[in-house]
Amino acid sequence: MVGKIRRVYGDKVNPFDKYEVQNISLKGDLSILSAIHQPEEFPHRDEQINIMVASLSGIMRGFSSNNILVYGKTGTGKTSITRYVTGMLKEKIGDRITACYVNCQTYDSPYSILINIAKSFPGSDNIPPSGWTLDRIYDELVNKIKGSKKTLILTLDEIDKLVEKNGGDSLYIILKLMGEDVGIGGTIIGITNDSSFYEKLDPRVKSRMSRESVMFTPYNADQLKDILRPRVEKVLYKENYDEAAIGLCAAIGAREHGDARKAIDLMRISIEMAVRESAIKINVDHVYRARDTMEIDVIRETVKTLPIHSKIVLMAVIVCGERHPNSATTGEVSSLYSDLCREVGIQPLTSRRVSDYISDLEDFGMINTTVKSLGRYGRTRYIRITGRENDLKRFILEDQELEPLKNIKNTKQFRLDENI
DNA sequence: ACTCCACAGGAAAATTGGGGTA
DNA sequence: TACCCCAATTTTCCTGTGGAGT
Repeated sequence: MVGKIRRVYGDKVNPFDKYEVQNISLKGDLSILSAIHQPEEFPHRDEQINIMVASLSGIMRGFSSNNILVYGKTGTGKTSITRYVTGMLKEKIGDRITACYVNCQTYDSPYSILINIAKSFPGSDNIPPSGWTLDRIYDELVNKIKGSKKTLILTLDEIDKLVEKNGGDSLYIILKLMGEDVGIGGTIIGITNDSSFYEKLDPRVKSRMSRESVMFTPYNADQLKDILRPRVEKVLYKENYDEAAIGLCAAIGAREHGDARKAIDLMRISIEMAVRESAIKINVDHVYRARDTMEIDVIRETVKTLPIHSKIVLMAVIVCGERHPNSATTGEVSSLYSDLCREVGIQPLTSRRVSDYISDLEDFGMINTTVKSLGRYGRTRYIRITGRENDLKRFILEDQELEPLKNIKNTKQFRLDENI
């Protein structure tokens, strides 16, 4: 039992005591256990670091380097280690290189990527976020890179997103920029979790993409423990946590394709939870409960960031499911969607678009669909919610614009009902 | 064997909206 | 102000399709 001090004034307990004495006291900043934290050490990643360093080392001697493709699932340290390696190179020869990082999930058009690269160079405030022609930005950027006389090291995180969209044009333009047009020759570090990324490339892109591959294999539970332990030791005193809690975080992370981020987040949330509850020690129970809140938070965040039409489509799927289990088809969802739109005063989109939104929701893992042929009665998708209907509904209704849908079940007759 | 439903999903056209230039 | 360029989104148009009904 850790120093639980109780000050007694006469025979009374002061109600403020529990805020004065915290049962778990933090030794270090909790942000050490967050995704943003950049550690100094990377256990079990020496091999990957060595390959990347060796590949980039040519730049130190004035040669151009091969491009690097970094493969690995989420939470295997791809981004952190790439940042670390480029950071170290910058420390060494910062006067000769410009390092630029672009996340292609956020910036996936040729235009927005070029602008982001340009921003790494001084005097780029005059470039507007849109409006210029692609050629103009391109030329401006070529001038900037040439003018700087530095080698550009461009990290493209989630580079696979560039192939899915615009048919790979973005990547082609960037390769062209990095290759012949700049003269000095830059290096691209592409990060992806899609192991077949290179195979999917357009031949004209492939031929330009000389590369070195670095694989980030998933961490196993023991390795995750090695990653977690030093961080936990920086944040907590030994007497404030069960070793088993670390083990469980590591085990859960390992089960999720060796995801260190998950393990670390889990530990942080467990600590936050324990502190809030004025617990004495972090134990496995905190971890289990932290896992549940995490899962629900992910869902909430996903729903929150959905476009409004997508939310309405999702709502239509849920309501269809409630009324007729197993029978929600594209047509039913689509017509209920239109009704719901009218209810909230939004112009509905065409059913073609709704169909795409349904596919998107399936990609997010919120719904399942199976294409079924009903012979004479056509061909359609059966749509089912993957679970947690009530949570989803609650999160959708958090959108103020959709408030009129709160009582949808008992206020209005929808076309769907009339058909039955 | 043939028809035909109710869509799936690709391709292209149209619209929208940010920003520029004269 | 009118008009142009560009990217993203949405609509329009289209072809394809598995299998119950005939």
